[in-house]
Amino acid sequence: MATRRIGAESSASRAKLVRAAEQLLIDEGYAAVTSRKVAAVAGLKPQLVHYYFRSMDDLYLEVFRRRADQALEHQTRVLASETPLWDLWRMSNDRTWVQFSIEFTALAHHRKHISAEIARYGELFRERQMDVMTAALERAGITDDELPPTVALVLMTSISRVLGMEAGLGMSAGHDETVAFVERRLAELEGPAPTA
Amino acid sequence: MATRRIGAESSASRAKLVRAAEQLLIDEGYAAVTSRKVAAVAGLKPQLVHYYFRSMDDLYLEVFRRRADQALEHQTRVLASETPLWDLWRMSNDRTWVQFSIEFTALAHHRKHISAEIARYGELFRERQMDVMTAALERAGITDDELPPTVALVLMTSISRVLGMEAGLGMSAGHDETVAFVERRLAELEGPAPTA
DNA sequence: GTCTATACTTCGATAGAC
DNA sequence: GTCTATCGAAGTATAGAC
Repeated sequence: MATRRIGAESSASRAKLVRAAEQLLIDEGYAAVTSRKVAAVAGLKPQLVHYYFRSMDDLYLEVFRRRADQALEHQTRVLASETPLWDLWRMSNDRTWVQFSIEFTALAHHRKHISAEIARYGELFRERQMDVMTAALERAGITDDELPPTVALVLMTSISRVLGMEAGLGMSAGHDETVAFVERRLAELEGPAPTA
Repeated sequence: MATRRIGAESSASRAKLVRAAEQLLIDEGYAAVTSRKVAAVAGLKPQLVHYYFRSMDDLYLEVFRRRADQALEHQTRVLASETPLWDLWRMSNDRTWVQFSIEFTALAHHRKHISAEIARYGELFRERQMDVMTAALERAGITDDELPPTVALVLMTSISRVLGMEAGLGMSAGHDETVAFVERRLAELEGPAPTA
């Protein structure tokens, strides 16, 4: 035991594998992220997956962290913009990101290590959004009693998540109306939608 | 080809397999629903899965339809109650049902046959809820311009779905506040929460 | 540090025995 | 109508060659 060697984090092959895994996850779902398929997409041998990652779960975690860190960075820029709520709304409606969230939620649901990491990032995302939402509601004269900032955030992210899920299944009933509803509220809070 | 025989729908073994598959799906996620594991839980041989179902996807579909039909029946009763919105809210917060939805959403995401069936049922559920929500909002004097019934439904189901997903991951930030927020609105529409 | 030969397990599926 | 013997493909993982 404990003699197995793991490849260097700086390896180019390793990076290829992570990118291939991410692509497979988004295109075909987490069940398709197997060592053989990942290797095929990356143009490498399947055994390399197990050389660079102790287990498939380790690979999943790496894929998740990579995307989540990128998203966190993106969110930081977004929150500093002139219209943070509009940009946040648009960011959370990004199809790839929604897809990614769905897959990882399902994947994580029965794997403690992964769910812990997702929860950690999730709380982090929400925490950083709080200041912006609090400020926006305050500016608009909306009291904590009417609509607490936390609730507003949960609402906004819930809607984009579920609309994304349903759209992925081919459902659309009520979607346009809901988007219009949310965007009317955003306009009240932050003015008209920015064109950028 | 086309010579393969499939077992009778009335078979007791078949029913056992469907129940076993459902249990596995909820307890361990869809990736755990393999012919061997299903058979093990049912106390039968793995080959029987393929005797009673043409493919694993067929088994998944059967599991889905069974639950969805039950839920549809349950919803019919709920919608006829004194406090349909409260009961609907409670129904959509049922842990097992949320779990079930998550698994099937992820499973379906890359399988056309399954997603089509889920979408069909999903629209059916929402369609039947519409009358009740429309009546409730009307009675409360809420105009279509303020909050269209479709939007109210999408909101309600989105919230319960996402809270369930997050709770499953171990997230809880903002949950209590959001539940309180929703239930305050329900109280305005339908009076205090029924004790049943 | 990088990759391959190889082992062993589990998978979905079918043809044929009862 | 019910079930079993068996297959070939695909899955994760490890030990050892370069």
